[in-house]
Amino acid sequence: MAGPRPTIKDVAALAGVSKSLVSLAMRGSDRVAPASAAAIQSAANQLGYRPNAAARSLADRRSNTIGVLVQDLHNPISAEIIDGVQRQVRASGYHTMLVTGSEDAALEQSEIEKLLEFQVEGLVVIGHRMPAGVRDAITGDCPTVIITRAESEIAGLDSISNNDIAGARMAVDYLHGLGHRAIAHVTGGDNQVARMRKSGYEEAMNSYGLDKNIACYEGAFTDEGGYRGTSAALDSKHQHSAVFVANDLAAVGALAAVADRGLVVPKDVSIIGYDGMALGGLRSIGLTTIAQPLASMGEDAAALLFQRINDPGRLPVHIELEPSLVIRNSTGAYLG
Amino acid sequence: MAGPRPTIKDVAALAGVSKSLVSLAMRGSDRVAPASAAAIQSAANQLGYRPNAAARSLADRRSNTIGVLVQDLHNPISAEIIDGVQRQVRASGYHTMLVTGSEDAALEQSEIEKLLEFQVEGLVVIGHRMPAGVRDAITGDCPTVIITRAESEIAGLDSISNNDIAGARMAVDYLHGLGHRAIAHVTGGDNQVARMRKSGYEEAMNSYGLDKNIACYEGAFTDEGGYRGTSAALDSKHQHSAVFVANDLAAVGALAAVADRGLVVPKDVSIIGYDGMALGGLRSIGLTTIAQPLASMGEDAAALLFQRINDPGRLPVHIELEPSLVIRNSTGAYLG
DNA sequence: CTTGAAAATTGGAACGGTCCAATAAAGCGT
DNA sequence: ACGCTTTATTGGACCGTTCCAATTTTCAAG
Repeated sequence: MAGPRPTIKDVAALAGVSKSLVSLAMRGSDRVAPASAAAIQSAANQLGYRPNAAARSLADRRSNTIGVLVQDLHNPISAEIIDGVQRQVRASGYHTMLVTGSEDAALEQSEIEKLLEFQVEGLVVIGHRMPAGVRDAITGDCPTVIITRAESEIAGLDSISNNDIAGARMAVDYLHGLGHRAIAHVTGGDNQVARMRKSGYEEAMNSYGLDKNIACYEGAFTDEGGYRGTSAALDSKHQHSAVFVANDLAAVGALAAVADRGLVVPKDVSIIGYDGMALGGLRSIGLTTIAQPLASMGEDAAALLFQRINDPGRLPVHIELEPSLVIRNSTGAYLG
Repeated sequence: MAGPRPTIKDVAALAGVSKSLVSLAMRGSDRVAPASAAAIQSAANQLGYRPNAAARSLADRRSNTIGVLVQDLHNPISAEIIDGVQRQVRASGYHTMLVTGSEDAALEQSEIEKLLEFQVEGLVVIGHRMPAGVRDAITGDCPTVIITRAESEIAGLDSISNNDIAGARMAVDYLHGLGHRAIAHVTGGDNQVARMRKSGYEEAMNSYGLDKNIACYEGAFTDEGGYRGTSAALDSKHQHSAVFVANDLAAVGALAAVADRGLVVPKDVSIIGYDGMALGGLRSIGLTTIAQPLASMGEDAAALLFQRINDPGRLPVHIELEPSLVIRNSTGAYLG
C-alpha cells in the first residue's frame, strides 16, 4: 500500500521495456506494438500507476489547465456560469482549477498568483470587480477573460457581459407596458455593472417622458441591499407601483420589504430583478427578471480564451449578449 | 513581453549569483546575505519571475494542494461548506483545487483521477453520494474525507456529517411543541442522508405515540421534489398541519405548494426544512429549519485531512456534529 | 597576520515525465 | 538470401525546481 508511488520507470521494468515506450503507450500512441501495449497496460494496472501531472507539465511546458477565479461563490449565478465554463473547458480537453475570491483584495491577488504559478494556460474571472493581479496575469502572458463586466481597452483581456443597458430598458418597457408610471430603481452599489443598469433605467424613463418620476434608492447586490433600498422606496412620499431592483438577490430582499409593509406582490407593488438566477424560478419566489444567458456566457468565455490561446496577439474582444425578459409572478398590471 | 517565462536561472544570471541561492532566497531563507537577497529580489521583479509550481512540486515530491470535489455546486449549501474548507486549507498553507461532480459517475471519476494526477495530498468530497473513484484515491494512499455523509468502515476514509436522526427528531419535537400532531414528512429520495432523516422523523413520531400519524411522501433534494411531495401531502385525506421537508431546497418548493393551494404559511400549514442554507434566511423566504454548522463542517473536514496526512495509518474517524433549530417565519402554533 | 569556526554560496544530482535522433527488428519484393 | 523500407524500440538530454555536500568568503579572537 504505502511507499512511493510507482513511476513510469517501475512500469517499464515490470513490463520489460524502456520508459520511453511506456510513455508512448500511456498516451495511446499507435506506434506501439499491440503486444507491448498490452504488457504495459497490465503492468501499469498491476502497480496502480498514475502519471504525474507535475512532471508531465514540466516536460511539456504546458499545464493543460485553465484557472477560474470566482469572486462571489455565494451568488447562485456563479454556479450557473461555472457550469458553462467547465463544459467548454472539458470539451477542449483541458481541466479547470477553481479558486474563490473575496472582498480581501490581497487574498484575491494571491489566489491569482497561485494559479499563475501552476502555469495555467488561461484565466477566467467571474465577477463584477476587476481583481488586482489580473494585470500581472496579462502582462505575464496569460490569456484572460472576465465575465459579467465589459472591458475592451486592455490588450490581452477579453470580456463577456450582457447588455445591461438594454436589459434595464427592457425592464422599464415591460413595467410601462403594464401601466406602471411611478417606477423606482434600487441600485446595486458602486460598480460598473450597477451603474449601467441604472443608466438604462434612466434612459428608458426619459424616453417615456417620465423623467420626473425617476427615483433611485441606494442598494447593493445582496438581499440586505435590496431590502434596504426597497424599504426606502416604499416609505418615500412617492407612490411607487413598481420597483426595478439591480439584481435578483436584491430583488428577493425587495420582496421581503414589500411583505413587511403588509403589501402584496404584485397586486400592490410589482418587483422585477436582474440576472435570471435559477433560484428566482423557485415557485415560492416566482421572481420576474431580466435573464442573462448565464451558462452560455460561461461557454463563450471559455471559447474566447481558447481562441486567444491559439492567437495570443489578437485584439481584445468584448462579447455582449442580449438579455431576455422572464415573466413570473412578481409583476402585474397597474391597478391604480 | 512574449517569449518563454523567466526561470530561476535567468534571475540568477541577472543577479550574478547561482540558481541555488536564488532558490533559497525565493523561499525566504535566512541563510542568504541581505545584500544578495535584495539583488535577487530586484532581479526577480525586473524579470517578472514567478516560480514554476510544477517543477517545485516535482522536486519536492509534494504538491501542497488539496483537491475538492463538489458534487452539487448548485445547492447553495455547497458554497458555505467550501468556504469553511478553503479557510482551513489556506490557514495550513495549502491550496485548493476544486472540481465539480455531476450525475455522470464516469465523469466524476475522471475528475477525481485528474486531481490524483496532480498529486493532491488530500481529497475532500462534498456531497451525499459516494463517488466511484474514491476507493482508488484511498488505495492510492490519498487521504480522503467526505462531508455530509457518514462512513466509518473504510480504512483511510474519514467522514463528517451532522446527526441527521437527532436533527429530524428535533424538527418533530419542535412542531409537536407547537401543538401539531398530524405532521407529514416529505422525503429526500434514495440516499443515506435522506433515509436517516426519515427514520429520525419516524422515531420521534413513535415516541410521541403518533405512530398512526406517520405519513411519508416521496420527494427529492430539489425544489421540484419538495413541491411534488408536499402537494401530495396536502391533497391527501389527512389534514396535515405541518410538514417536515427533507432539505431546505425542497422546503422552498413546499412553500410554493402551500401557496398554490391558497393556504397560508404558517397559519394553515407549518413548514420546516433541513440544512440551514443562508438563502433560507432571506426575509422573503423566512424558512424555519434544522441548521447544520456548514462552515465549521468544512473546516473540520480539512482539519481531519491534515491530521491524516500527518498520520496516515490512523483509524477512520467519523465526526458527527449536532444540528440546531433555527426558527423563522414558516412555522407557527397549531390553531386547529 | 593567522587560524578556525560560522556564514554565504555553489555545482550537480535528483524528481518523473516527453521528445528526438539513433538503433534494432520486421516485412517484403525479387 | 539480399537490400530496402517500414515499424518498434531505446538511450539520453532536457524541463525548472530543491537538496546536499563541498567550497569559498567573512570575521572575531589570539
